Amino acid sequence: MQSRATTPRTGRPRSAAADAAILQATRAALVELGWSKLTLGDVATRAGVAKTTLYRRWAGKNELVVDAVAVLFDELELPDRGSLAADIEGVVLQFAALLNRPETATALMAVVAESTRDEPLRERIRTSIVDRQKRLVVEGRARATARGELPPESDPEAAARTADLIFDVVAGAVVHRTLVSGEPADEEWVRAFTQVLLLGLTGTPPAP
Amino acid sequence: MQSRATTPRTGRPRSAAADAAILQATRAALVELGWSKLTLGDVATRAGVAKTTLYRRWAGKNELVVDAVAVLFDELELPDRGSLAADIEGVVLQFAALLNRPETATALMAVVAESTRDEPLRERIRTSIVDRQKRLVVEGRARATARGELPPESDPEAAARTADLIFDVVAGAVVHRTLVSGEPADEEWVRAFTQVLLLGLTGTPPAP
DNA sequence: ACAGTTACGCTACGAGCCGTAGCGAAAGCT
DNA sequence: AGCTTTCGCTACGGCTCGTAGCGTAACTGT
Repeated sequence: MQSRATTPRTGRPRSAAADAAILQATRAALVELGWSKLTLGDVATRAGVAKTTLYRRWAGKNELVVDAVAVLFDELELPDRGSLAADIEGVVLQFAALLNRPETATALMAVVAESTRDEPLRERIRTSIVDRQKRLVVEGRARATARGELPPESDPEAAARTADLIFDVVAGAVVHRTLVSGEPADEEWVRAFTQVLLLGLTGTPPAP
Repeated sequence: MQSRATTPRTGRPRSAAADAAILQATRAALVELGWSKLTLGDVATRAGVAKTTLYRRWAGKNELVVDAVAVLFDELELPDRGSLAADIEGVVLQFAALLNRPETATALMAVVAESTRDEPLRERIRTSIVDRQKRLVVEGRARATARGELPPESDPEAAARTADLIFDVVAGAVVHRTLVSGEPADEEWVRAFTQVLLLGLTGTPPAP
């Protein structure tokens, strides 16, 4: 974050505990109030911190919430379930569970909405959240290739494009299902979705 | 909207011109200011209408913006391009173009974010925007079935589930591509996406 | 130990927007 | 005519924002 090489080596250092308290308070406020009713003054009070301290570290609500929510996405893992289909189903279910947490969905959609008018914010979202999760796609493909479920990829550029496409399809479909359509991404839906995705990628239906 | 059977038949009727002016002013304000900086007082001024008039018709920012944006989605059409693949590509490109308009993307994401905490608002979004566009999926499948590109659907319940799945995948992927990944859903991407989707649905790659 | 530098807590403030109340005038209907 | 509802306008309390100013706390180098 503040990885400037010009880190001041003198003066009172910033309290790391305050950072953690603020981010945790932000998540708690998101759970109770949601995005629109969340105020920075309230967050400061919850964190036991002065409002001015908050403004010294974050430019505004958007940046703060991005940082507060980003860590939640790092909890996603790619469990080895033995087959590509099972791996996809596992990670999709994890993602659906994450979106069902009350603090993530409202926050994620809100900051994305703001980012359409704020290029630095969009970049922050990408580096803090989106790009970090593409590791799941890359790792899943590598694992499936090692299993022989996918042909080895020769062109690295085409592989990157395909990875981006998969990521948009998976994340987009789950988000749209849970937030826009408003219906749960339960096991039945995940199974049907994985079926379509895998057949679309390989041309052969997944083995049960 | 106000389809109550108890429509008052007496008194001064509400100005339909004011309704149109307000919705148009809302879209203009969304273009210039985006969601977060849009104020109802400003919309009223643009529309040449008193602020109180605005509050008499809409409960707040959320409801107003949903109505203002909903009509834009009705412009989507399913052009008959001769093959299922071409039809899908056409409608996906239309949807991508719609999301690139500055008033739609920010508004849609913002109201969806709010709807996670507001059940009536979610219902309003569904009936005014989402469900209306499922016609495109249903119509496209019917046309493809008539062409013999898809097998006739026997179980209507399964057909509905599949239609919902397709809708979530298509809309979600395009939204995620353009807004979250921040890259354009251009013809190259749409072609690759359609390829995967169609192969996933039919098991056979689309003919060029 | 001491001066220098930075972060912190606290208070206070102007500014802007929200949502509502109250009023008189306008526009329909019977 | 009289009745009913909407409209434009003004004004208001309440809330949040983001910043300024001050004195204090924490840490560093000499």
